[in-house]
Amino acid sequence: MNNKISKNSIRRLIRYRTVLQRFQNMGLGKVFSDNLAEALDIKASQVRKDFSLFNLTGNKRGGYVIGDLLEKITNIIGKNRTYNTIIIGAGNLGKALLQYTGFEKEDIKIKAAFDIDPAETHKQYSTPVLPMENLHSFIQENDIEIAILTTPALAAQRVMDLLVKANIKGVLNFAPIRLKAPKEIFINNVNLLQELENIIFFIKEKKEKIAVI
Amino acid sequence: MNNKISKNSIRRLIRYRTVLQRFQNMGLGKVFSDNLAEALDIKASQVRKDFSLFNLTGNKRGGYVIGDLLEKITNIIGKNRTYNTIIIGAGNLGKALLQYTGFEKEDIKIKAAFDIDPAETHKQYSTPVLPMENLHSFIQENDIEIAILTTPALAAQRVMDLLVKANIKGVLNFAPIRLKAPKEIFINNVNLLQELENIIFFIKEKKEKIAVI
DNA sequence: TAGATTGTTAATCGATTAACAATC
DNA sequence: TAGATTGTTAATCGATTAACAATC
Repeated sequence: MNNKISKNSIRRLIRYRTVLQRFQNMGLGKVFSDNLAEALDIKASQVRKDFSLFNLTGNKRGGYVIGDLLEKITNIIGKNRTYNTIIIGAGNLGKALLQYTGFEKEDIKIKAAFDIDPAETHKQYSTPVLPMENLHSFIQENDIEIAILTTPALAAQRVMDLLVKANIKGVLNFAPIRLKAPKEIFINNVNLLQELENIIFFIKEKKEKIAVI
Repeated sequence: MNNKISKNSIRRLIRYRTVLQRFQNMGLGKVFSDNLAEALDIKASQVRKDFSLFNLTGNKRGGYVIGDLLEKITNIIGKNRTYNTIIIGAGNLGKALLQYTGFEKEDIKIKAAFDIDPAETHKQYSTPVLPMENLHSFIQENDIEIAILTTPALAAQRVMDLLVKANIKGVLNFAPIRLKAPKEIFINNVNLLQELENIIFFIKEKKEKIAVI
């Protein structure tokens, strides 16, 4: 991997895998860059460019062997082992993610949730909801690498600081705030309100265009 | 607006507004492109470039008046009226969003949720959970412009087809599948598993680098 | 062999950044 | 006035796409 790899090519790599798995389930054995391009709505040359970036090779004229591709991509993205995660903030979103089953089969294990509210920590779920005091030791003792942050914005930075101290490696942040952290820690932000506002802009835009024409 | 506006500048515009609101709450009246740049972790020239794209003007030497800026941005993004939305799929995520209070104050109203499961539709929430049969008429009668899709992947395209027939304008899609729809309908995809996998790639990457050094 | 597809290099496109004249 | 900041143009950077030689 001598070339610079952009965030976008990683995102696409993850999507290639999803599509390839679907193809494999459909009983296919091979694909051409064409097929993948169509599935992701991009150009075939983009697919080949990405593949060459990651040293994913095929056969001239014969396309790519799906099984091989999947194995290599999984090696690159890193899903041949389990990743332990925790959720911080057992509000609506936190609890929803706690019950979400889509992560399990991908070897992402949610080991616990944390909340300041004792009312939450006293209830019994299949995954424990623990008080914040236990956060540091739990991360240490259970090999937690990733934290999912679903606290209110106001609490988020404070929690982030605790996570930094506990040597977390990555954070999926749902709190609508930019977190400050050392750059070794990878932070991925998801802002649902912003995504909705994005839609609003585009459906509003349309209206204006119609008005103008 | 003669220049082409990219999706990224819209995203930034939304973030400018969030930051400006915070500044305003702190009692500030003016900002410089510098301040905004720092808050968003971008360059000041990027801020000024974006502003010029949207005809947001300031005063040479005096910076920008926060109040004016907020008013203009809100006009552009379109949040001086209510946007009616529905949630389709009353699973964990759907129910979490139903109870999420962050949208209300931004004039995004969730009018109902829909589910095929009668068990769900019989329960009583503050927002009604209705059977899928009512979808079409509900959209028509309640001026629904945006749908939030939280069904399993398998059902998502079928639901999308119903939404297209009912003339929905925008969709926030949580189902891990690319939806097919006429291009007038704006679709915004959120894939939580993909966001987690993204983190995994980067924390794994790091490990390898350390091994190499 | 002829035709099709990869892998890579070069061209294009778009987005970010720097630079600076205008001006408050 | 001198200094600071905007608004815009030009330069740079990076990502996508086209083109095509290699080859199965």
